[in-house]
Amino acid sequence: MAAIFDTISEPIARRVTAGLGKIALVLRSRAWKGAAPAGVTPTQVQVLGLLCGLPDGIRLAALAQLMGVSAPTASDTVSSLVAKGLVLKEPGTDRRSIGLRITPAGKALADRAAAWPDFLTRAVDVLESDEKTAFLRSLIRIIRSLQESGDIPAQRMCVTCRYFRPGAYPDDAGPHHCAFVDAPFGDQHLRIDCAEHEAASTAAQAENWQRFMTGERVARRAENLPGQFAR
Amino acid sequence: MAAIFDTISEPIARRVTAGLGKIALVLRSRAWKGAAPAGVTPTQVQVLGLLCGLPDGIRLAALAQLMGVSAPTASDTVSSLVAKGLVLKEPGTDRRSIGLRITPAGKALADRAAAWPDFLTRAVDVLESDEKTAFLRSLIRIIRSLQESGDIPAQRMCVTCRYFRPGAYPDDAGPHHCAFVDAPFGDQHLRIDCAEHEAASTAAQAENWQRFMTGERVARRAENLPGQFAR
DNA sequence: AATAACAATTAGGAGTGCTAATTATCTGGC
DNA sequence: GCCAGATAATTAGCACTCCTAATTGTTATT
Repeated sequence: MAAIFDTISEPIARRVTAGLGKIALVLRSRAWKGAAPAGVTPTQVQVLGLLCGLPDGIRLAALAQLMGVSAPTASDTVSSLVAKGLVLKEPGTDRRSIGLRITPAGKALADRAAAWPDFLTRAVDVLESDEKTAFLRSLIRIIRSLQESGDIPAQRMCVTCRYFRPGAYPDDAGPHHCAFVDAPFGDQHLRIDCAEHEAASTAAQAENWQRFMTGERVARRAENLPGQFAR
Repeated sequence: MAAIFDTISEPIARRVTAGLGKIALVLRSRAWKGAAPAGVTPTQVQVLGLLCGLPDGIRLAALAQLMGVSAPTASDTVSSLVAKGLVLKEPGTDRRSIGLRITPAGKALADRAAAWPDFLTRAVDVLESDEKTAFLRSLIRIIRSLQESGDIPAQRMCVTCRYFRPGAYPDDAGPHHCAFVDAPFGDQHLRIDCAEHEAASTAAQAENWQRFMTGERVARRAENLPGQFAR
């Protein structure tokens, strides 16, 4: 059965990569159409989006890493945003470093410009509810793998968070627990970029990941679910 | 169950979009590291990749559409590739149009530079076999939806091909049939960019899609499976 | 034959993205 | 205390990306 295609086809992982590449391409080209009317570029919107989620500010080198570009490129982009009054440069902890913060005008523009990827959100929404959950789960596996291999900077995902308690309940629809908001949740609620994320220790991450992947349930509820005040 | 997260979470489709955006980002930044050693840019590699799959050549406007950029941008990129001897400009059907073709040197470089997204292929490969198949299927649904809404140019996917015969066999592992190579195949072999693709009529696409999505099987094998010589 | 539509390019400008070099600052050893 | 070395950010210089608007030549329409 299907023996011929096993030999003539490219590996499935490579075809998936190609598909992700197609989506990456359209995201890039759509980004221009979404950003240009606001008088900015896709890269600039990206920076504003990152800074929105970082109320404490960030130094330039760290921003460059999050953007996936070199420090000079990040410096240029930030300079033009400062010139447009969308970003503020503050003195950093160090006298040689700077703290970057978004201005109210920048925040307003970021909120307005955040709608452009809606075309992709609508396309994702054609998937069945269960299929979306499975897709999100697979996506998280892929991103975590990229993070482990060092191809992507640390993401603020549930699965690497110190507040994540996988398999804390017998309930199949909501087996996990978030100790920050102290509430149960399911795979369909897993986050990829949570503002409240705090990285767990490497050992805890590995243990949680193992539990998450196998779907193992942990009975010891009370002692295992310290909320946000039980640090 | 999980009631709180239903209200405080962003919709799952939006989180999926964000995840796809993360991958798009790393693909873009890795593209530089993969292309630069070969003396080209990511955009140029992309053009070479597209031309590799188009042995009959292509006109500039069509290339621009596939690239998702404006015609002048495509013209610039092509010019620099011509200057590097990687692409050839030939007279087109029209005296105002041109035919673009890849040179042997361009083909060699494209083959060498095609390995850079391997880091993502490895990450995708951490998924279980079944999970990969499901992920590919979902990806295809998303891409097809983008295609229907006009957000992405026509892709050369099985599900829109005139040789595609979904559900032609009772075999769960290989229910489909490709009438071009005249062989059965399964979801795990679905292609997103097949060189042999020929678009089916809109009506046939809709019918095939319906059959593909519902998993319906079609018994009438002989009359339903004209091979590549039975046009 | 005049006009409109089309394919590609050119002009001009802001921005992206790199490496290498520079300036200012911090850190560690002696 | 002071100097070598590491760091944070910027500058310089270059090639390329990406846009809109205008241009040139060709084809289609009327």
